[in-house]
Amino acid sequence: MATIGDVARAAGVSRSTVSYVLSGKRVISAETKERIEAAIELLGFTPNAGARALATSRTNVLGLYLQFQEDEFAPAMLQYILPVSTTSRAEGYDLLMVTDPDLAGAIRRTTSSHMVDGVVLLDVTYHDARLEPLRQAQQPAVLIGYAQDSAGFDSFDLDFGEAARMAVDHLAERGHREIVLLTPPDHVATRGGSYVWRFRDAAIERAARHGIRLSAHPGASRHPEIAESLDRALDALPGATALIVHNDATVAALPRLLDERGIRVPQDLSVVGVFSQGFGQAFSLPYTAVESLPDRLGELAVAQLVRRIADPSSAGAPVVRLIEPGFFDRGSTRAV
Amino acid sequence: MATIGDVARAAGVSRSTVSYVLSGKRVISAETKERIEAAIELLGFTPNAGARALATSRTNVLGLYLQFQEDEFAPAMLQYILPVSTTSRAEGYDLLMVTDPDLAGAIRRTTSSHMVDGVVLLDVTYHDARLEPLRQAQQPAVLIGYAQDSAGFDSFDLDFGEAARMAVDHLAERGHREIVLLTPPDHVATRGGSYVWRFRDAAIERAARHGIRLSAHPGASRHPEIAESLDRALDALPGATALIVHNDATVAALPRLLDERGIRVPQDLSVVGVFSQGFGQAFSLPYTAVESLPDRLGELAVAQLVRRIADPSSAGAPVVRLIEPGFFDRGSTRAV
DNA sequence: CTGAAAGCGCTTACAG
DNA sequence: CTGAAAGCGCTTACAG
Repeated sequence: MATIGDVARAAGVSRSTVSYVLSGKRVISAETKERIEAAIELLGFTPNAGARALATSRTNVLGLYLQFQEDEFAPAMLQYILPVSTTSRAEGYDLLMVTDPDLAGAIRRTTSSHMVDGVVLLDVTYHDARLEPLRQAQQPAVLIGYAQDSAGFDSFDLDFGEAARMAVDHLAERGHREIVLLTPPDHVATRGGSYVWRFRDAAIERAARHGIRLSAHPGASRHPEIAESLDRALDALPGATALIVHNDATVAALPRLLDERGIRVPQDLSVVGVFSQGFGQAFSLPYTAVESLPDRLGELAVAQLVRRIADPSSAGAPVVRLIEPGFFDRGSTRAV
Repeated sequence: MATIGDVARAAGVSRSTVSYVLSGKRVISAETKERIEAAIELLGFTPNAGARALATSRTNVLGLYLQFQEDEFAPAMLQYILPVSTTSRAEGYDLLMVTDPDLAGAIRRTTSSHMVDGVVLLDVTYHDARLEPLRQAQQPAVLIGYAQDSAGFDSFDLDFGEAARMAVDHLAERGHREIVLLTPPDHVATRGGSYVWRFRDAAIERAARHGIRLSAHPGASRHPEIAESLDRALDALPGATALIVHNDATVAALPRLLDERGIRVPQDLSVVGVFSQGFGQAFSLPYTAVESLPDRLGELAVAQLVRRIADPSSAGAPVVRLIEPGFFDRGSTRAV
């Protein structure tokens, strides 16, 4: 492998001059610059990343840390990973993806060894064990999700309260008076998936304000529990004319479950889901949905992180931003 | 951040001694070792990754390069990413995940700058443009998938020929004489997804040997084309008693598509799919399947790559290994 | 059993 | 407009 010294020798200049051509931090005469660029081309020179990192204390790598819960609906995860990766690259960063079972340890290891310039945390929980090592770290971090104590970190998440209100309002406008809500499984709430109660509580409150009867039930993430929880929920409110599903695994299986029960949408039951456009497409879901916008969250988060890395001081106080959901009417609700 | 010099000073030894305690490449007296370890603990010292990489020419990072095709069924991808990540970590490597649209360029950039010690290529095509920069690279690479000219690279893939024979044999044993095969879309074959024709050709050949009539049709990856292609395939062979589906997007939507058409499985139609256990679970697929084993492929590939990195010379000639599919009988086929 | 020193390949103040 | 030199934080032959 050619080094900067080889290039310098070939071009008849000093190593510093080559370095300045590379960085553009100095004006170099056109002629010299040309000679150097020719030498770079000829030798196929690429600066050594480790050496550069050592000299600059910057790696141009971001760390993405995520855990795959046994009980989680995996297909939903990729929608968050991709935009983070794409945006990182667009901003000039590569991405270290870490799925170590001991994520807190992995964060400690990779930040303190300066493998990464910044940290992206996915699927953040209310009391997230990963925040502690992050506070010790010198690198800035951004959270996708919502933690109780996010002090010091930029956070981005969907406004699940608003999502719930949008779903309830949509049904209220169509005259529905009894609604069943299927939430994520209880264990998701237990481990601190705040979107569970943020959505549920807002839905309950909004329904009450409309004078609507809303019955909330935890769904499941596996078969056959998914079907059982759906039955339980529907049985609990026999007069329900609408169903709000805030549960990936359930909504993915819903078309078949309803078919099997002979329930037609929207004739027998209006349905509103909570999922992204991509998710709806992958599973060919025919339901009107409040959209979760993972692309936008990933983009915003990475852009903010990069801003902090570039200028830690002037980037201002940490931002906690809840973004407004989208809405995609697929005609699965009717007026009653 | 504490450096190795800080630790050395605190422990009253030289930097080299600290380094040797870290690497274990020298016997250090118990007493000295203890003092050093205490200092490391006290100062919270972690070796700087860049400095270490510069000194050793090793980063302990593997690169995973994947492209998300517009027309691809994304949910299937994650099953390959996860085992690669998990196995890498278990082998002591972190993982750089690269999704640059210009993957060949990204490979060139990350290998020649020595950001990675080895390369994992996912979703390899028959004439894969990523192989060229890989040949220039100093780092070893492993392919998951099948390329025409994989000379010089270790490759792992499912034995799709065997997968096809297993599916056909299974149906043959049950007396089926007319079978429809739904393949991946044509454009997948066009861009070199060799599994398309490896499966199809083997299925056709095997069916012929059994004296079975097999009619192969390209499926689609999007709605509503998926439904149309299914109809076309079934119409083409009205007497068919069985359907083999080698198409992720189609098989994921199949329960509903068949329901809508009033086709009961297995009473009206026997169905055999080609998908992994995890995929079947995520989409609650009730079909007997030839299993694609992404976990095993990821593990084997990374393990082999690590072996090559550790000992480039003695690892022997490149291996091209087609692994035998699994089989999961979910009772979706019957005797006719 | 341990240390002094060279070297990995860059960047960047300092100097001219 | 360009160069000589120090320094980033490690590892490892060389020496004792």
